[in-house]
Amino acid sequence: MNTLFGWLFDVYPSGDGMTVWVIDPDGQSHHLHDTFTPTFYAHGPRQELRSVCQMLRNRGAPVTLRRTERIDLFLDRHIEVLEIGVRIPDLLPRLFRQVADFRPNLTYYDADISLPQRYVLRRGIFPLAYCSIDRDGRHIQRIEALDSPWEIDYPLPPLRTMNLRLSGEMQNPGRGYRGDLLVEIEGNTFHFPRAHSRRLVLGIRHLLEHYDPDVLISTYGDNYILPRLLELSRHYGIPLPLNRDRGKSVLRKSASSYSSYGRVVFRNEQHLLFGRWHLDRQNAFLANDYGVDGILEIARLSGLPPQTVARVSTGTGISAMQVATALRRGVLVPWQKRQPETLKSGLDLLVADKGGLVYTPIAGLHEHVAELDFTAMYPSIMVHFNISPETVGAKCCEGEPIPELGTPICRHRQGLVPETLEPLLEKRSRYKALIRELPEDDPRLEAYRRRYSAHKWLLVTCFGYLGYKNARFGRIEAHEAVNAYGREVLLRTKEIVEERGFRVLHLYVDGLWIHKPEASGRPDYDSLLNEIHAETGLHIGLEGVYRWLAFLPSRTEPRVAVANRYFGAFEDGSLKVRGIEARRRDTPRYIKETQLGMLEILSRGRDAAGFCAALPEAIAFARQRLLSLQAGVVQADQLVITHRLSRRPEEYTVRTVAARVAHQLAATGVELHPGERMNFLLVPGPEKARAWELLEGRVPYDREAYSKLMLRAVESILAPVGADRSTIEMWLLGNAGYWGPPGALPPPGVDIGTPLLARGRVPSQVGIRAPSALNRQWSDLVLRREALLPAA
DNA sequence: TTCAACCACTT
DNA sequence: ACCCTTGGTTGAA
Repeated sequence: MNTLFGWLFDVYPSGDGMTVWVIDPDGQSHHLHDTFTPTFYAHGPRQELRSVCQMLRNRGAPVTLRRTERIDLFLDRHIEVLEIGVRIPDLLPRLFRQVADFRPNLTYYDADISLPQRYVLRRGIFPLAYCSIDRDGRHIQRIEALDSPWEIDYPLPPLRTMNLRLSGEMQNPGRGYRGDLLVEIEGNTFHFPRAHSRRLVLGIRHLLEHYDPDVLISTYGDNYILPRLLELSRHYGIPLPLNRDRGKSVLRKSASSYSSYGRVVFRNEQHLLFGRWHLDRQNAFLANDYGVDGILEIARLSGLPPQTVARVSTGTGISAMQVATALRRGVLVPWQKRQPETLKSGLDLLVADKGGLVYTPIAGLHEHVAELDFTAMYPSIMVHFNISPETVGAKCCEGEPIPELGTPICRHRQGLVPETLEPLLEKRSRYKALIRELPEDDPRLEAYRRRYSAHKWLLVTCFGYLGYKNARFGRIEAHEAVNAYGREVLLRTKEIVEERGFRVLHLYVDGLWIHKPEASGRPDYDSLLNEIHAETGLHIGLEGVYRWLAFLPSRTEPRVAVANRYFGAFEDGSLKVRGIEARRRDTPRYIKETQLGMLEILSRGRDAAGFCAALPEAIAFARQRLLSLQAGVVQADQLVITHRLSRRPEEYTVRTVAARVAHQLAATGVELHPGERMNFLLVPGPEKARAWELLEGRVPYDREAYSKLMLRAVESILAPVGADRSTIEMWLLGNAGYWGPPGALPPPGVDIGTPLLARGRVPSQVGIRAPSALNRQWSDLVLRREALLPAA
């Protein structure tokens, strides 16, 4: 027997336990095995439990049965359960299915927790933990983590990475594009022409054997490169060691579409490896945002394997962290039934729809404005007020009444959700402090930023999860409690800033925009923030002070501003832009750049007067861009529009542009799935739009349609000075007379619009269009459910 | 011309 | 494997 030190790399079931891969500090991989018997539990009448035992014994199932007691989270006490241990872990899902079908009325626990996660939790280890392992040959006698998931600056194993991609432009091979295969490893690039497919398989085999990479990072590996390699390998009868574990074949999972964050997401088919990871950049959830650093951080925190983390939403990560808390406490984890979300009745909607606090902002251009944001407001509320499915309405103690609702919250024991979130919030704030302190050239900075971003997404989803019917630890009352506290905290904060002589221009769920005239000097924001923290118990930060800031009017009701369309320039000249065309994914690049270009010019203005002074230059810039657009000389790739399909092409009832393009592609044999993105160009004539993949040669674009889009984008920027559509058309298209010759700037000092600033408060009796679902009353305080985005 | 249904998007 | 609203377009009345 000897002791091995190394990082936990991969875990999956095999035989009477788990295969465990460890990478040592020299980069050497070790293939080990650990005996492991996962368990699940059934609760109910003894008679029925006895018949389950009998059924399992009769079938000769490899199980260990015993009666025991476990804690039920919601009852807060031990209950009697039947423990079913499965000696061949891989059989657990199938055995559970048999038992649940046999006695569907029993209550089941711990039945659907992924096996790798159960194993690491049982052993007190986690993916990428640095471990000490006593082993006897391949067999693990003892494994122990020398590292903690809460470590900030942890060493990671020296991983050998092989990159796989196709030559040529980045095009989806699922749409018919085919290229040569390019493989990069340790600084060498190998080019495999697609015509020589046998040589390709032999070449890849050689590279896998020679370099023995730990990770394959691909672009379109899940839906094209790996399946194609496997197909060629079968065709030529040349085995391809994609797996490090030669006893396993590559695991294929089918493509699917699902709803997440209010929209449909398409997840392509997956190809997962054993003893090696395959990560596909094109088939990853938010990986562009937090990258491999973020994936490894979530794997360490949640116990889920990195190959899984890369492909699932962060909601799965936070859910796994809650499961981990439960297992550590010895609390039963309820089996998560997959009930379809039922349609809510009108009344239910009215009750559930009282969400975050949103103020209708004061429209127009403002100066001397500061923005204050609560950091990670909703998760902080859950921790600070102990909100969890089992603490809301608990009868174990007198409890603390929730504002507005009155329901008591248990104060004598920490809830499961707060217990899960507290260390995460703490870790995130430590990274935040480090990111601020470290010099820009510090090599650790990039990884810290990405881990910080991964935490952000974990925290964002935890609130939605509380109100999600299918969540294991979800409960609508807890969700509403968070909202109630959120509104309370924001209103209290509003009072505090108003007592200090500020005027609140806008409130939005977790942020406030406050104004104080210049005459009183620069306000002491630090002491204000401290006072708010002391009063509310939550941390609030200064997002920045604006040179100028514009809240935009509604397009349908121009007298009223809308809550989430605004832009402004901070004191350092940086811009904050929300809700306008430049932020939308379906805005063509040319129009996005026009809008941002105008804002960049305007951001040089030091205050509202500076904004107005910069307007002629911004207008001239937009005018020149519009003239190029109308002359037809803009490159088509600058005008590509992207849309995400929400349904299958044949399911569209309205012939929208996107539906037309989807039909075009479908007609050429391209299979499109809900959630997939499509690129197209607007073209003149009855065709209206053509798919990007079907454009050949120089195709003219629809100048009129694009001009309309451009004018609308310019209108958003100029609306704060009261410019209407006809004025803007005159400025941008008028060819003579207004300011002189075409393209001429207005002379300095010319009044080109009245800033709405002077008009003051918008009358609060002006109606905004009522929400379509319900005819709700509205006042200057509009109550609405909103997801929280902790400050980045 | 009006308006409801539909669709995609944002935070 | 997350909640919902707003704004714009389409096509029938």
